[in-house]
Parts: sequence; structure tokens; C-alpha cells
Amino acid sequence: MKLTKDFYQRSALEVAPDLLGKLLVHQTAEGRAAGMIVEAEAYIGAVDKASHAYECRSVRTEVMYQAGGLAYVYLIYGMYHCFNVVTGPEDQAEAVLIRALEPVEGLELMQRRRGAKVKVPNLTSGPGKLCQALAITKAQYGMDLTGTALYLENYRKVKAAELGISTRINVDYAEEAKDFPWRFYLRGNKFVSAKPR
DNA sequence: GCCGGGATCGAC
DNA sequence: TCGATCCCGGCA
Repeated sequence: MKLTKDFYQRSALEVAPDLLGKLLVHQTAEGRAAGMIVEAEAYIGAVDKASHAYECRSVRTEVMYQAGGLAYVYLIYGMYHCFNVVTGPEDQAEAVLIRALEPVEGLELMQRRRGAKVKVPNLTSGPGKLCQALAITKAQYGMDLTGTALYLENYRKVKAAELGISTRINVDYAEEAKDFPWRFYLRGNKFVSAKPR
């Protein structure tokens, strides 16, 4: 079942752990590719120096200020895209970065997009990798996640014992925010991008 | 205009 | 450990 606006229009800190075990689906002319979310990080503009929206409402961050249920996609390091789910009510800049997926559907398509030599665990085990595997680019910026092309749906339940929590990856510059325990992952899943601290 | 830096990845 | 590579934001 597809996730509805109600699911997204809550705090990023509630949505992020709830996203584990959900299926991210992207339907394109090339076909359908989908993976189960195994790692996600919350970003909350109002209080979070690691957030792009911290003291910054601009063309790039505008979608984060919209009501939850839209896609926030940005280019990082000049070469990779990162996919976020916008959460919360309108005017609260919040989002959840999807950091890793376990491939479920369209493995051949993902392999073709990522390159023939890439081994399966590396298809979707990082925010840049999963965007390449699912063909998510800035063309998907602002897209409605309750639509038909790019959406999330229920896939499997996650037990409390499977939930891992840690600090977020690569935000050491963010002063006190670097220590916020806002990263959520499925314990023991081999597609999780990095070892927790 | 110009300049600095980044929610990454993969080759060395 | 380090380089690729480019958009964006801040400042002039």
C-alpha cells in the first residue's frame, strides 16, 4: 500500500525510523526499479546546523518548507545526487535523507545504470549509489511522492530489536549537531552504507 | 562576477 | 587517503 500525506506530515524524527522497511519505487520509461529502505537520516532546518535549510530559505531549499510528501533532490560534490523525503507541516523545513536500500525489483536495470562491474552490495549501499540505481536526478526535485512515478509503499514490518540508531554520516562540520542521534538503520543489513559509531 | 565548500564515491 | 567536479550561497 502506498504511503499517504498523513505519513509524511509528521516530524522527521518520527518519519525517519518509520521509513525503514518501506519500499522506494521509481517507475521510468526504462522500467521499474525498487528497493527497501535500510538507512535514513533526519534533518530539521530550524535547529540543525547540518541541514541545508539551517538559516537558509533559498531556491534549493524551498521544497523543504513545503508540507511533507515531496521529493528533495540535490547534487553533492558536483557528481552525485541525494534523495530526501520532505516531512512535517508547511513552513517547517524538515527532510529525511535516504542513505541506503536493499534492492528488491529491477536488479538488471540497477546493474545497467550503476555499471556492469559493480557488485550487488554496492548497487544501492549509499545515497549517491541508490540515486544512480533508481535514476533519481534533479528532474525529480519537488515531485509528489503520492503520485505514480516516484513513491513509497509498505513492504515489511521492522521489529524494535532491528532498529539501530547513531549519529549521522559526514556532518562533522556541524558543531553540536554532529552529535545528534538522528541516523536510523536496520541492524545487520549488509546494504547499510557505513558502520555506526 | 568570483570564490569556497560540500548530507559522496571509488581508485590508489 | 585523496581527487573528481559543479551547483549554490555569500560577498563584492
